Parts: sequence; C-alpha cells; structure tokens
Amino acid sequence: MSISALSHPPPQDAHDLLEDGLTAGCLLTIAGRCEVDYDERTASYLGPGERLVIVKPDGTLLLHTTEQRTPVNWQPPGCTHHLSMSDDQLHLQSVRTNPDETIDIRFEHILHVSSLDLTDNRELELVGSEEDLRQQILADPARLEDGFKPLATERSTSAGAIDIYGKDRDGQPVVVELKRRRVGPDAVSQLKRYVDALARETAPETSVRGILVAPSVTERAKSLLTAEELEFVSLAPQSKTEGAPTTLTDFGTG
Amino acid sequence: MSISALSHPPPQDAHDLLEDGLTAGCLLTIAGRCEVDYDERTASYLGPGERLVIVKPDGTLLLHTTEQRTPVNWQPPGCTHHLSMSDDQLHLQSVRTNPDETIDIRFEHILHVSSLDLTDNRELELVGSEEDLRQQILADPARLEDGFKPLATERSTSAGAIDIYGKDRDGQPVVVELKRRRVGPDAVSQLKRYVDALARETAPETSVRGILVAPSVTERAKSLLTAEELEFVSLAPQSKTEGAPTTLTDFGTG
DNA sequence: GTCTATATCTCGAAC
DNA sequence: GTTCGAGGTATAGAC
Repeated sequence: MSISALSHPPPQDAHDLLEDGLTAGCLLTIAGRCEVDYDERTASYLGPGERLVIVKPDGTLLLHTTEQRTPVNWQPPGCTHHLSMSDDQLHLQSVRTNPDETIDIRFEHILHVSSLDLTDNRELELVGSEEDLRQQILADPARLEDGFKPLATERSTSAGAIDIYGKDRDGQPVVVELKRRRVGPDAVSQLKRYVDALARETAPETSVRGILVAPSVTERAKSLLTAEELEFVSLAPQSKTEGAPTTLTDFGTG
Repeated sequence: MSISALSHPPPQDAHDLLEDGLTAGCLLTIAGRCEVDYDERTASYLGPGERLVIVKPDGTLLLHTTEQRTPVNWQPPGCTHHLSMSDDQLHLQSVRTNPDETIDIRFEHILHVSSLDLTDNRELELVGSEEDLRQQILADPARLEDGFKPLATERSTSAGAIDIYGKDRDGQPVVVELKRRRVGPDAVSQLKRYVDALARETAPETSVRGILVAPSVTERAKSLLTAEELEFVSLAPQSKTEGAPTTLTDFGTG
C-alpha cells in the first residue's frame, strides 16, 4: 500500500495511520489547526493556526503556513519523532540531539493526514554554479587577463582557501575570488582577507594582486575595491550576455 | 469545503480538483512520480521520481523528495502557476518574473492530491536573536568593557552600518560587531571592514578599536583577530552560561 | 565530530 | 526597485 490518507479523521485514527507510516518509513503529511513550541538554540512559540506538517523518512520535519518558502518551524534530517494522544488531541514531538532541540506540536483539529511511500533515486543535475565559472577560467585563463597562469585551486592560506591562485604575465602573484552572481562588500572583504594573508606569508617585498570575478558589483563594493586597491573582472557562469568575455571595459555595464 | 483530496486519481480529476483549489486560494499538495525542469538563473534537470509538490496561495512552490530539509526545486512567493493536461499527463508550470525563471513539472503518475483551505493569522514569537544581544550590551555596557559608552547603533560608514558604535574610557572610538553564535573568519573581516572605513573617515591620528562580540570564535578567526589587532569579548544572547561575564553574583536586584 | 564557504540561499529592512 | 546583512540559515567538502 503506497498511500493512505484520511480527511477530517478522529484524532486517534490519524494517530494510528501516522504511527504505521512512521514505522514503515513513509513521508507523512498532517494538515490541521495546531500550536507549536520550539526550544533550545533559541526559543519560539507559534499560537494556534492551520498549517501543514511534513515528516520525512530521513527525520526531517517541516511546518509550513500558507505563506513563505521557509517553514515557520522545522527540524533537520536525523531527528526522531514521537506521536502520542493526550486529551483526545494528537501530539507530535520532534527531538534533535547536538544541539538538543525539541519541537512540540499539538493539534486541536485535524483536516487531513496522509502517509506516502515514495521512492526517488534521481539526483539533481545543476549547471551555472561557481564551479562552472572556475572551469571557464581554467579552460581559458585569458578570460581573466592576458598572460594569466593558474597555479592552484583551493590554495590554502592562514585565512582560508583561495579559489584560484596564479601569476600574471609579470610573475606577480594573483588571488582570484569567484562569485556566481552580483556581489556586495562581503566579497571584497573576503578577497582582501586572502590577499593580506598571502602577503603576510610570502616575501614582504612582492605585492599580491587580488581580482574579484563576478557578473557585476554593487556601488559600495566597487568603491571598496578601489580603496583596497583590488581589481574586478566581469564574468558570469555559462558566459551569458552579462559576462561576455571579449569585453570592452572591466567595470562594464552598471 | 475546507479540504478536498483524492488518492490515485485519474490525472484529469486531479487537474480539476487542483484548478479549483488554485483559484480558491487553497494550499495544494500533489504527490506523485514526476520529472522537473528548472531554467534561467541556473538550470537543472531532475529525472523521474516520486515527490511531494506544494503550491501555496502566496505563489510559493516547493518540491520535496524523501530527504533533506531544503526542497530539491522551488519557487519563491509571488509566482504564478498554471495547470494543464497533455498526453493524459498533469503538467504544472511555475513562472517567476525578475529574474525570469520557470519550473516545469510533468506527472507520470499521481498518488495523491489535496486542496487545503488553511487560515493562519498567528506570528512566530522568537527570542535569543542578535537583537537580544544588542539589548544586553546597551542595558549594561560594562558587560562589554568597563567604562564603555555606546553612542549609536547602526551607525553608517562607507562600508556599511556598525552594530554598536561607542567610545572607551579613554575616549577612543570603538566599533562593536555582534554575532549571536560562534563565528569564523568572515565575521573578523566584517569587523575589519568597518574599522578601516571608520578610520578613513575620521581624523587619521586617532586609532579605532574593533571588538567582536560572540559566544566564541574558531581558532582561525582568533588568529586573524590577533593579526588585525582586533579584540574579542565572549557574550551570548540571553546571558547563557557560556557568555556570562561574572557568573553568579550578577543578578543583585530585580 | 568541527571548520569553512557556497546557495536558484531566504528574508526583512533601509535607502 | 536595489542593497545589505542576519539566519534556529542548510548543505557540502575538507580535516
């Protein structure tokens, strides 16, 4: 039986259906009016309202309202779930360890429950990520700058790993930081951090260049780049129009 | 009618139920074997498998597999959804504008559909945030440092807004960056960025102190703090044991 | 396990 | 509208 469901069930019937599904490794859905307590890392309370609760076989819990992409309460994979009855009400408790966190859901009323036996082996194939941007540059370093020679990816420094480390046509060390989309000041700080760390760790007389690669930058990021004497090259994953490599000027379109 | 549901429905019946629910502003769930295409900002393809799809009345779309907290595909609030039939298969298309993005879901087989008319007015009450940490320091600045005087919150600089700006007992300017939990190198960079910006914007002979406030720091962040001549004070939201400055004798009066 | 950085991050607030 | 930073961020990869 791959699917069981009940509309407007007596709480005990809902409990029994869900209990069976939980032990059978099914994905559970519970729609109804409930009240939610969350405790530990922070704490929250959600007063009564009608929501949709999902319990996945991997131990994930999601509590969704009618709005937003983000669940209003949740628990990550690996949690254990306990169903119980009290005062003719269905209770669902979700327990996480390290950090210890608990979600308690009490259902005043149940609209619908289902237990779904889903099988899914497929993995998502995604293109257009930062990794694609890295591959673009490694395949054709001139896209970054004429004469650029990549020497390492993920080169480690005391401040963290550099996306691409290389040397320019004059043999000067270059730190390249990649971002798949328009960046703000945080990316500039990150690049600066790596440049400073590398400068500290290499011969003090050789200056280190830092190049931020992204489709575009915000105004504040641009002025920070100038203040920190860092550079910017416009490139986008998949070489879309925005980041056309054969470009005219570096700071390109605004 | 607050809930409609069908198990193992003919695709056309599922379509009709969902179409009614969509126009009525209901939350829809569709469980079944489907194939998914996502296109634009990046692109992805998800081969056939059994999943749970949720369409919220605010235009959110979630596509969940049996694992993980994060949906494998999604669309944020504000998207428009279109149901159609083709080759006796149910199609769901989700369209977003700015940026233009589309998700296409084709159902080979439908296990269960439901249309839920949920009402929920309650808002989540949360405690233990960065704001609580800020309030702690403003209420008792000595927790940060003896003689510290907060002068402004969210003081703006060319690099962004400073969490707390103040002066120490010697009148030297202090930049305080707050984090509600253990921090890594990124927080140090952020603090450094504000300190540098403030130094650039004030009299060059006065040095600016930077203090990172968090429950704890990683080793690398610690050494970066030292390298950048920045300081750290251990404090946690809600004055938990970890960040208590003087543990037992602090609460004299009520 | 902890640390580090990315993400179709999401979300809210300030501008 | 864009920008910026927080988040119970989640998640993957490295150590």
